[in-house]
Amino acid sequence: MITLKDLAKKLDVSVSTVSKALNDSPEISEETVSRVIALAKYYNYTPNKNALSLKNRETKTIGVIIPNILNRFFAKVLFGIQEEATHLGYNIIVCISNESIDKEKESLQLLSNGSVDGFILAVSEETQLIADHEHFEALLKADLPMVMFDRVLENIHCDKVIIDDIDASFKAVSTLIQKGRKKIAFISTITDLNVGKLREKGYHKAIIDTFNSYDASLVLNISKDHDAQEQIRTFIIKNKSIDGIIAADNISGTMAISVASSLGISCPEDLSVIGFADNAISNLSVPKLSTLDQNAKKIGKSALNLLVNRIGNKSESADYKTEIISTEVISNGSD
Amino acid sequence: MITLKDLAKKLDVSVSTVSKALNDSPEISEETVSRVIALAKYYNYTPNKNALSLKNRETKTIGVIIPNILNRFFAKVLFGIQEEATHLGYNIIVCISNESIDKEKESLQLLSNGSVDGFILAVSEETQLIADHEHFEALLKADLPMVMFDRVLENIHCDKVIIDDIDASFKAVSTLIQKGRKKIAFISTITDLNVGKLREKGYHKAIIDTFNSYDASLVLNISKDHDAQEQIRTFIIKNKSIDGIIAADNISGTMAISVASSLGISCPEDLSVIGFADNAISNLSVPKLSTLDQNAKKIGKSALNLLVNRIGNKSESADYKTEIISTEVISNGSD
DNA sequence: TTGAAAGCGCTAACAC
DNA sequence: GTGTTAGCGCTTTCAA
Repeated sequence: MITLKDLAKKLDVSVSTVSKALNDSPEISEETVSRVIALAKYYNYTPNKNALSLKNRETKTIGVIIPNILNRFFAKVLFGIQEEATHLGYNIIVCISNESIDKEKESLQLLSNGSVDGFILAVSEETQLIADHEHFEALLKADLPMVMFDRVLENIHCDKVIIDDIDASFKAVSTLIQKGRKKIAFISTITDLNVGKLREKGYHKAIIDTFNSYDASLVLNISKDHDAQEQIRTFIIKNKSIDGIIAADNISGTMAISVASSLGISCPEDLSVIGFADNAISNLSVPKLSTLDQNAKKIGKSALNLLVNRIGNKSESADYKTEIISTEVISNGSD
Repeated sequence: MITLKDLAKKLDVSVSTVSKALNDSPEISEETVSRVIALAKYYNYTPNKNALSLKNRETKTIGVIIPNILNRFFAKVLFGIQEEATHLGYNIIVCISNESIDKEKESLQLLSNGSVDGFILAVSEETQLIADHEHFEALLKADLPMVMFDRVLENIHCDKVIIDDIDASFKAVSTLIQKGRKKIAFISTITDLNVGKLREKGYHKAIIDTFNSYDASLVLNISKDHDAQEQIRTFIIKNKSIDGIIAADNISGTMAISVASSLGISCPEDLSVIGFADNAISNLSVPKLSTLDQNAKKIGKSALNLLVNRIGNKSESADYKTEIISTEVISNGSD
């Protein structure tokens, strides 16, 4: 890497002159400026990032902690974050907590040493389960701003971006009810997660509101320890009369369509299905899965914007915001 | 952030004493060491990353450039990279080129300013198409090591990690032939990519080797501009007699099974399908898609190890290696 | 118009 | 055993 010093020596001027010339300070003569710029361009000079960070006490880098990059939703959020970050001149450092609280703590710790100006994260499944928040509080105490998305913690005070999960699944159920569906099931691989619970709540509310009764046996909690397809198949066979399914996660809806089809049940004639999935996955079944688009990319962009604003006015303790991203049913053929 | 200086002041010793104590230099008395360590722990001191990077001329950070994070294969590679990086004490900065050469150049440029010690990347689709390599050569000239994976460039001299795509699809076709399949099609959404071409080559070779003839109309090039399902459906209807399909990418295999099923063609009785997919996607169809596992995580780990080794002995120009990760057919029910 | 010097946080060679 | 000093690359105040 070429440095200011190198340029200065070659031009036989001082380091500060070069620095000023490159930051077009009015102090420097036009002639010198153009000489400096020419040489800098020639050697493809760019200021050393670490020196800048050290000097300016800001890194223009955001730490992002994602529970699971193989989950399309998170991958899409990451995509949104990255796009917006580039747009605003930030880099992102990505850590994957792999749903482990220890890894989450470790990543936070590791990046809190001046590597980043702030964090964007969704808490790990384990963190939600055991409700241990110390590491987040430590972060805020150290004056490092943070934005939580999707999986957020109620008692941590920071900016947040979520979708209204209750409302979303309420809408999904309503859509099916409008189509005359009477026996609507709810299937989920994420009952442990907060979002999973909220989606179930929305389902519950819509069912109760409409039918004044609720059949708990129409809720299938798909265990991770066994084959998901098999569990869905057993469930459908046992509940032959169901005519609608809401899938709380991003894979079981597609599976349900495929399984139903293999059992001679046709969608959407005999069975309507709506899932919290995105179009790449919804396209894999015939018919295509109708979805609740979670606007993952938008969530990422919002989170990044909130964070950058927060970094901009750390001192002003503007009240923390919670942005709610709206969700609509996208009809692709299975509802 | 608490600094050495802060600690020094509080302890009424010099900065260098604190530094030495924390790096357990034998020069410092046991008593001082323990006082320093105690206070450092109390204030949760960690050395400033930027200062260290500046001083040591190494960042312990790797730049990773991924064409598309929504592609499960790349997401999985990233996962492998991250896991191994954590293991070896490195962070990763992730950029997404979004298949654009300009974004790729920009990311490279942006991180070449002392932000990272080296790069791991798969080149963008556009880069492969227009074969512009200058930015990579500039990188190597600047003495920044780089490892390419999956999508690699032949004429760039650096370490590489690939799978033997020709061999993989050859194996897939052979598997189907062994099962008595006579009319095997090849479908692909990635004909523009090198890996797509190699996979087609392997298919071609296996067909020629066995049947001594080749029917180009059995190759379906799925266009991104139109609905993929529709193209597959039209293709299957037009070629009713095909009894096997090799899918070159990670979605069209699953789609093919769903489409076939909707047409009353049952897999694997009437039609065998094998795809370059991973198990999360292969699980979505009934029957589950048999796959060629690309060992994405392993690719990531290998890439990281190669890079870290290269960083370790930059000077020694050990010959560049190309690691070839092997691939096997995993039978899930559709072959 | 230019340059010298200090300082961001850290380490290490060299005094004391 | 502890402290002083210089320097990593950069910006910025102050002096010339």
